[in-house]
Amino acid sequence: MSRKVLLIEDDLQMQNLITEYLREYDFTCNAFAHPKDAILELEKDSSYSIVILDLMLPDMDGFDVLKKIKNISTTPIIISSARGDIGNKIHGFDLGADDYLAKPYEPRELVLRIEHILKKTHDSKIRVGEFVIDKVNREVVLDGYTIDFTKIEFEIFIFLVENMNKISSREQIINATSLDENTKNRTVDTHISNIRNKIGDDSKEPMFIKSVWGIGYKFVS
Amino acid sequence: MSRKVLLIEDDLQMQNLITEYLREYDFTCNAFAHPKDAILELEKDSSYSIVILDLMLPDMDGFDVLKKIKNISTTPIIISSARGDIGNKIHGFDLGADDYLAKPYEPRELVLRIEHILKKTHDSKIRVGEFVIDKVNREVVLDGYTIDFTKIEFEIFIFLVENMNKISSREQIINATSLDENTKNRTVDTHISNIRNKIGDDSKEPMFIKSVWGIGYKFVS
DNA sequence: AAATATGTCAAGAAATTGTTAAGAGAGTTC
DNA sequence: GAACTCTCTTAACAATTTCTTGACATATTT
Repeated sequence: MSRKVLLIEDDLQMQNLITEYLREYDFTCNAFAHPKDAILELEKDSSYSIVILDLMLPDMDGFDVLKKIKNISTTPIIISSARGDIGNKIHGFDLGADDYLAKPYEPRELVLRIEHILKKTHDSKIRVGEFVIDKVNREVVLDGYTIDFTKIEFEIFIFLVENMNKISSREQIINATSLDENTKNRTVDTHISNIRNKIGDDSKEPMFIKSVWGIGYKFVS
Repeated sequence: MSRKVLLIEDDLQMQNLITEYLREYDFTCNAFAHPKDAILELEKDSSYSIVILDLMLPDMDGFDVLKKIKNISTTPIIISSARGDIGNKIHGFDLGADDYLAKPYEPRELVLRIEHILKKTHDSKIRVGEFVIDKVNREVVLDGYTIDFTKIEFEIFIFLVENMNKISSREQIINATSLDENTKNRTVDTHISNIRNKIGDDSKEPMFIKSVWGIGYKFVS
């Protein structure tokens, strides 16, 4: 699942704080002070997994922004706002936000709510080359066909994909997956062989998983 | 619909504050400092529309209280907790709460979240594939026949449906339902087997609840 | 060519799941 | 309160799937 956050927040200090924090939790965060810019960005790049929208904004009224965003994308939205404002007019999530947070809030809470929404959200698919990978649902699709990986095959495949173009040693693969640490290195080869079979990769002329002689394997883009 | 709130909160000042505030918004609020008393009350009076549970509690561990409440009633639950605690173990709402709030929070925010949950709970009947599910009345209808689920079977079924196409581990299922936390994983399998029988799902070729080997189960649309 | 590394197969080991049935516990009925 | 019913839990067994390994073939390096 991609973990891209679009942050709309005019307080630059806050922007940095949140961006940094989200980065620790493996999110890529692009921040915008002006909603207009954010909306442009969202139109260009539809791969964001979530939008965090601060309601105290200069350019437009916050609710208009919310509506606008909902108009151009289906990305889930979390609203944040100054604590005092809440009493005023927020009709909760009725306007289409998926959740909201009153400032000041703990960054940790933001992460929790993001994770919660992402979990609920269906779209956790990413494209890698010719593959469509849904890490959450453990599904890999190639040319329209779902590949029936076993647990460990899936884990190895994901590990290689996540380290695309980098060489992974057999030891690294064993450690990174739920393979027992005592597992023989050669077992990895067997798994690789099976994976190659399932994705239609010819070991003599592999297009996806290449062997690096004496070192390990790598998934090439 | 009645607007009765059961508040479990040991800080008496907080109790009063919230009770008063909720009264302004037309809620009747009964507050208890000790979860045991609250549970007794909930057993006596099943007309509460929502439970607010503060996790910092003297008598029992908060999560046990949560489980207990889920065991004796179907009332939605909002968890509140000290801000610092959030980072610790709350995995958001996976534990079966419908929402949560970090202290200190604005009473107005509490009201918003209550209203939001009440609205969601209100329109009860939903269609999922060939099923018609009435969460409020705990009824599942398939092809015109009402399926006679037991309490836990129903909870597991609902949980899987609400996480449609996503894999749920046995642990998650145990946590999200009123199953005791010490329940063995294999017990879940037995329940799944029984559920499959009742909905006419063949475990070898399941149309609804698929097993994900080594991971868990998922309801497929 | 010798030494080392990788590809693959198939057998057996190990782990996971499906299912049944027995027992515990709670609640009901008589 | 005894008998009964219902639900939940668990162990046990069977069926199934997956994982591991050694063996042998093939490939690469020196």
